[in-house]
Amino acid sequence: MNLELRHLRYFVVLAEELNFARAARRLHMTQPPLSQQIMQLEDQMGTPLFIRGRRPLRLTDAGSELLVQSKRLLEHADNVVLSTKQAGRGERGNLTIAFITGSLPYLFPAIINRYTSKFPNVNLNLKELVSPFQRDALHTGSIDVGIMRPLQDEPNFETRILLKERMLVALPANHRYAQRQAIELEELAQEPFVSFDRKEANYFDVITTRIFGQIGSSPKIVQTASQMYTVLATVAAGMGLTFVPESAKALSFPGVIFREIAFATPIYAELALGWRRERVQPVLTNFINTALEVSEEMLPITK
Amino acid sequence: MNLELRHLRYFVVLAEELNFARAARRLHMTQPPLSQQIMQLEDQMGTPLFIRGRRPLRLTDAGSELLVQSKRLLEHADNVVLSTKQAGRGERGNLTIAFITGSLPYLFPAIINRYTSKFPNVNLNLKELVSPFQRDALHTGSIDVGIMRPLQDEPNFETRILLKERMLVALPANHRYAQRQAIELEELAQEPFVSFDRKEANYFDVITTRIFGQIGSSPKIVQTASQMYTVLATVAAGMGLTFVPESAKALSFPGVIFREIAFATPIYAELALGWRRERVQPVLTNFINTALEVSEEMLPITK
DNA sequence: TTTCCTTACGCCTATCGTAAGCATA
DNA sequence: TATGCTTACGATAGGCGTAAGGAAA
Repeated sequence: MNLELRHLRYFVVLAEELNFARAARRLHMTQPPLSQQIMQLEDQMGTPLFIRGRRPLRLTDAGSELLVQSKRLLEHADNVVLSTKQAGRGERGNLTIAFITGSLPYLFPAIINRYTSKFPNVNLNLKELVSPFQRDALHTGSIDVGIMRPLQDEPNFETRILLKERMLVALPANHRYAQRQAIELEELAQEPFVSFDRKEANYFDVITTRIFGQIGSSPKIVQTASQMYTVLATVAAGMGLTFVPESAKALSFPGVIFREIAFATPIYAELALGWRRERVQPVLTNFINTALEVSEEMLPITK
Repeated sequence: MNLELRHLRYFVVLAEELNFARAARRLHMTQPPLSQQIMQLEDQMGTPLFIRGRRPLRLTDAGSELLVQSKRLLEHADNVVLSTKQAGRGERGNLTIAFITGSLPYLFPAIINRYTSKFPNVNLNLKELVSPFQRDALHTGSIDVGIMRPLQDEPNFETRILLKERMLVALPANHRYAQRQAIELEELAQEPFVSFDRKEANYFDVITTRIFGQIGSSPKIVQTASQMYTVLATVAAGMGLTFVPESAKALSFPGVIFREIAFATPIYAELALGWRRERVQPVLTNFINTALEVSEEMLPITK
């Protein structure tokens, strides 16, 4: 025979009523089984909990101690149930989220703000990571979800596009095209270009190639770098031009200006949400839905 | 169907093993009933706790949450049992103890030291009270036990003598008998006496009367007071003599000296332990036994 | 095929209800 | 006598074991 919560539930009611009949009534049962359960409990505790014989019924010292403790324990048990239910609904738990620098100006804070206000009891762990590293981190499980540049389809991953941004060209403020509203692609083909490192920022390297592909040309790459700030600094130094997504304007690097490109077919930089299909659990589901919700609201603005 | 500790005990083992068969073996049962109990638990929580199908078994987010919480709750439950058992053995709880000033020099600290070292988890509440007030406090239940002058037998009280002290006579340092080792009772009968208030320190008033009763005389009371210090101060001021128990020497009031009395039959002042018979519970029993133990050890010294 | 969990079904323990006994006020 | 708890005993629900079914590796 083992201690069960039932014993304590019965005991607390009896300790409050100090009358087996009334307590049994409150518990929707009859006196004798209540007596038995209390005797079992006393057996467990190795000491009487009530002083019988003399009426009215009274708690022993051990009984008083157990009354206080039982109330606490039952409350604790209620909280355990509550927490688990919340975890089941994705309202409580932990979530490790990675993001790329490019999501920082608008998308990332918008999603995080919305999510934390809807799910304040989820602990967030935020990590800034470039997209290829996010893919690895998803594999090893060190992050649950990432805001990244789109992945070429991996079988275990699920991705959804959150945001499309027009590509702009970034050029030094003193460049000879600086006064133009928009610049023709053919003209840009003559200019030296700074591009992104193929390993750590593969995406923009590919985009740059795709943009020039429209006119059957390719960029004259004079330099590569992996971080947006480094690339812009190189542009400011007059070493070349580069293509950047519209949100890069928010970085407002001194000596760098942004101009539209005259496209045949507009090309967009995309921000995506990625996660492992296997790891989908309520907390993650809620985060994904929140991110998609925010994305829905932001798309019209950035188009 | 209600949540019981059994569910959590099973769940924790399963969450550790991540295998129903092994977990069931550890729980000395077979798989199917374990499956059932876990399903009941999942029903209670309103969410799956394990991801089945895919092997090996894995915890859901809610399951991970519940694992942490269950371990805590089960530990809490163990502590509740432990505390209650301790209370049942009188090793934990509360005790309100009253004492008179006269017990302060030796008896009271000896008992308290012994008791607190044997029962460190009992909270003590100490109150200095004159004996008649202790009697009232025992009646109302505002104290559990008192170290007092003996009570005339009250039906609800139990008392045990802890200490017997010889009575001495206190006299001003410049008194004409100051050089004597002992003083005859007949000589004292001529002297003015300071005695104790009948209501608040009834005991010494009675003793004083009893001492002079031995020679068929009675004291010339010139003044009364209720506290030992006040009486000694009055003696120091030369207003009269008084009878005090031997332990009063420890108070060493300036200008007051103590001398033996030549008795026909020695008369002792007694210190007793008093408590209500009805209220005897393990904590009190342990205290009484400790007090009697200390008393046994002290009696030879003070005799 | 092997491993592992669930479903199905019967046993049996242990909780609960009814009725009688016994102690206190 | 009335009230209140325990003891005695029969009913029954629910936990557990055995055996079979079905899904994953």
